[in-house]
Amino acid sequence: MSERRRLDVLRAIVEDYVRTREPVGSRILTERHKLGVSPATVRNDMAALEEAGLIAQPHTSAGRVPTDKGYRLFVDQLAEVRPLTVPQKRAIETFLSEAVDLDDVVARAGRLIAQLTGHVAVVQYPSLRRSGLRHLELVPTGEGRVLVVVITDTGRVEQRFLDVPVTLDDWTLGELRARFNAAAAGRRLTELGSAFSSLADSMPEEHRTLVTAVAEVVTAALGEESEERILLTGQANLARSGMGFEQGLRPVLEALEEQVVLLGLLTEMTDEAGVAVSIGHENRVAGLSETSVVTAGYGSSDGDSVAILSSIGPTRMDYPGTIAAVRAVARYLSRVLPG
Amino acid sequence: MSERRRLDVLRAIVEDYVRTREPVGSRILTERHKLGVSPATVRNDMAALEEAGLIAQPHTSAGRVPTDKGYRLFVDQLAEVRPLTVPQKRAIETFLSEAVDLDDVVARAGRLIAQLTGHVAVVQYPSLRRSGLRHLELVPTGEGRVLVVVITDTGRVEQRFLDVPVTLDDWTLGELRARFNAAAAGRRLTELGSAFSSLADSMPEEHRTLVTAVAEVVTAALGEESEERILLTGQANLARSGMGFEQGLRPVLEALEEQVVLLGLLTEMTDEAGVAVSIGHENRVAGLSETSVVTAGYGSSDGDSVAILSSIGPTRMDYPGTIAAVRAVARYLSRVLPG
DNA sequence: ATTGGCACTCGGTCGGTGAGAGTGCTGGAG
DNA sequence: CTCCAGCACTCTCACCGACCGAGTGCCAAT
Repeated sequence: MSERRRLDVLRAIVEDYVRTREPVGSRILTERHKLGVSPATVRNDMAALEEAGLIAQPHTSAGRVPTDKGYRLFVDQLAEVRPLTVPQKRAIETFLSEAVDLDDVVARAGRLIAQLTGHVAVVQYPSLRRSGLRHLELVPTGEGRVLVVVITDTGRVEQRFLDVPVTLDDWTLGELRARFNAAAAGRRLTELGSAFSSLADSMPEEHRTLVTAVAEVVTAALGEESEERILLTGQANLARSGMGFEQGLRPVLEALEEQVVLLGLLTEMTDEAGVAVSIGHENRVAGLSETSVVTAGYGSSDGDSVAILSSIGPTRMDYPGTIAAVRAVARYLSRVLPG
Repeated sequence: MSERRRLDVLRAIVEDYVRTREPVGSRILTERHKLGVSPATVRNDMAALEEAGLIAQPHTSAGRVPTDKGYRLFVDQLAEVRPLTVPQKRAIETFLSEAVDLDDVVARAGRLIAQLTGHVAVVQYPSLRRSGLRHLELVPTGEGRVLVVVITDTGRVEQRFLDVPVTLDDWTLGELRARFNAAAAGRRLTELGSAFSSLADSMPEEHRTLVTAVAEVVTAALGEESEERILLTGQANLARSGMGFEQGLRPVLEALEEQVVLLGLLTEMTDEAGVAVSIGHENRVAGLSETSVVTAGYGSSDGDSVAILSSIGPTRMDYPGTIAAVRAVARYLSRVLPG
């Protein structure tokens, strides 16, 4: 009983099941895949695969279906990378480069993933924590209020209102703005706290409180969990391919709306620079136990990613295709991102 | 045959059907609603209502179900306003006031609508066209590029990159910034074009092209359809109450993802200051023929709205409750919005 | 090790039946 | 003229039993 062929059988089962959405039996298997052996032989292999927990049969007299473990083996060892076609790559490139600002980039990336993979797309906005500061702006709004605008080098813009005790004239504000930007130039946002506190020390008494207040606002904005924003697209795809969910769409849709949990999952599973796949019950989130998540980091071209993008679909998905699409979009996204 | 009672019967049918999700027959009707007449009499009324196209029966031997037309009559004449409870109002108020910026306000409003109504929430970001300018910012990014940041009085921030032929020093940039803001102060964004072109005339030759370029960027940003952004939340609610869709969730989810079409529908149906309801086939969008849309404008407290918020659920929805929730959120939203 | 043959299991489908719900109609009472 | 009780009729749904086919596991033969 050759070990080699057993894996071929597993691959054939996965590919067939992904395509037809129906449990696959020994006869069909030998007909559609040139295995060179008879159904009976395949049955022996299938029994072994089932023994190993890689496939299962829904009913006594139905064909076999891959288990999560089976998909895992398939993804890790059996799947052949299937690069995108040239036109596809070009389409991604042009579509992304037409974006007018960061929101647009993220939205377009989501659309691309949703369309290419046929699943739900999740795109995290570039994380504030891992971004650098491009510019800090103070805008007077009268009534002793100042609008603090933070622009990151990934193009993200955050704004906060700030109540200041004194009314500031334009000149002073301009001066402060210049100092802030000088102090912060090129630093990571997380380093800003210390930079600003040393700045405060060098300021005249009257403005010290303002500087401290601004520093607090900025660091507070960073500290908030809520600042990690994500975009969801393509839920309609779930309904399309989704009649296959045993539990129905509800738990999936509900899980997707738990943004904090979802983001936690994505962050946890995304490792260094590659594409990560989490299959079925490997996802700790309850509602996603019938789905697989494919993620990749994106961001600066020098390796360390500033955010995550991913595709979420039924465990019965086209893994090679999905992985290729996610990787491609992540790659071009990193290239297009300002900074 | 009293006209009055016939409407009572319609109301009873609507209320019962909304609650139980099951076609309602004459017997049940007399048991649950004190109509003071016998089932036989109700049957006569029902026959008349069916003749008038207000109700229909799915099968020969099933109870009656309201038609779109029936819901319409119910909403227009029969529904009693049911104001929110005080705790609910207070919850809305505090939840909205905790928002840190515009994105957050919109996100929270969406959550509120989704949770209060149990349907899908759609919130349009304050429209650029109808907003005023609070501040225009020019940020140098080196390499002969300038980042143009537009901050509206509704708190929305838009940004565009602009290639400029000359490299600008900080002082010149500050000067330009001051002039722009002086020229634009307090105007509607749509009036900016003329304001800037007259500004360009008064500028020295060397900066005239830059001014024109900035003006173009700003007006271009306004002209884009894509700039009308919307937020969708609560799709999971569709799955919850959504087993009642004859055609399944797919067409609904797909329609919701056609943002341009969806926004067109909302804009079209929203009239002056009140709450508007569009029922079933009244929606021109194909996928929404089994849903009802409840919208309200929100924005400046002086009546003219700057954006739309709405709740989309099955035609079999609790109209009074949904309308009350949408109106309440729109009202508080208008109050909370900066400006 | 592979294969053909065979008995066995079990899910899905089809046709028929009975119960129940709801209706429309008719004729009579207030 | 309005209302109502009774009745015959229709149609859906749930249930039942039988059948068919797909697929399996095992065994003996090559």
